[in-house]
Amino acid sequence: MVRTPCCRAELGLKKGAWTPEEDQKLTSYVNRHGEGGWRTLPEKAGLKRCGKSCRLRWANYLRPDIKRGEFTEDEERSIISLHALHGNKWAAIARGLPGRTDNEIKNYWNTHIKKRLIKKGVDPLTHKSISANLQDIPEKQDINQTIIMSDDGPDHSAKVKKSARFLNRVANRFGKRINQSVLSEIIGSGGTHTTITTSATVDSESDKSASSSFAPTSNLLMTANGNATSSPSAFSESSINDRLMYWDKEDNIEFSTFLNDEDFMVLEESCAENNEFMKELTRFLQEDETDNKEMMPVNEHQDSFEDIDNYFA
DNA sequence: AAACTAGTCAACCGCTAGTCA
DNA sequence: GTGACTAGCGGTTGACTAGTT
Repeated sequence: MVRTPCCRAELGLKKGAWTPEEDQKLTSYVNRHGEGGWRTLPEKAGLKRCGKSCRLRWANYLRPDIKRGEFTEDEERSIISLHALHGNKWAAIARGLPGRTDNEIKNYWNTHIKKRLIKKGVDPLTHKSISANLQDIPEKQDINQTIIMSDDGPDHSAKVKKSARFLNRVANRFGKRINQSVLSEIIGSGGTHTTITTSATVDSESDKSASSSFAPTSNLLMTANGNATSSPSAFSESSINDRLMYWDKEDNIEFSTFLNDEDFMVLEESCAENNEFMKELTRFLQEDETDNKEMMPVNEHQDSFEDIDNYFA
């Protein structure tokens, strides 16, 4: 397939830094006509730029909803958590940080976070301790492998471990059915400096799917003192901001019915604002309750992990 | 003061996927 | 089914700046 080049230098198209005049032209054109039609936009707007360049300039710099300035600690934690899940999928990471562009996040990762992680002895690629990487690591991680890195004291560490254990149970139980975005929300909230590796549960297909019921927009995190923090998210309208007492309006299900006290506490701390996830989890737990199936310990699920691996292979 | 080096980040490049005629 | 086109993505480049020698 032969493509006409987008940017033809012979047409005298300008490259390099944008001038304020060019910005003004582009902004007023997009404000009048909306985004899109980038190929024909430069000519209509009186710009000697290629459409691609205009789109990037708008998307990364001129868009009114772009948040500029220093990244906050919360944002940085979000980036690390999301990078642990998505890798170098900067656009996916950017979706979890409203107002930040993929380009900005990518730059910030490469110039700040990466170095800081290395300094702390954490491999920025694997999010594991560099010393751990030197040991014999199996090629394929199983779902049970939970990497905990916490410097908030033994109490927090224990809490995180407990949380991680429960989340792994959730992942274990629902790995095949639950959307990765939803799981990412919870795993991302696992605690400060915590990475939970759940490779077998990653539903990459559903993550890509535009028809996904859950958008990876929530930015739920645990702060250093264990309190949940959240940026504006799709779940912000939730009526359960402070405590985990989810009642489904139609089915009248009390969420706590399905969990023992310990798990209920852990879940409450981990996903206090994630209404959509709780709805989903409630549904699954109710199914399981109906089926009267006994929950197997995580380490007895190796076969199903293999199935999941095969499923997503 | 000049030359050099390292860090930062906006912009570009090459590619893929999706859409439409 | 094919080709043209658009939009979006991740990796890379290079201009600029600040710090160091």
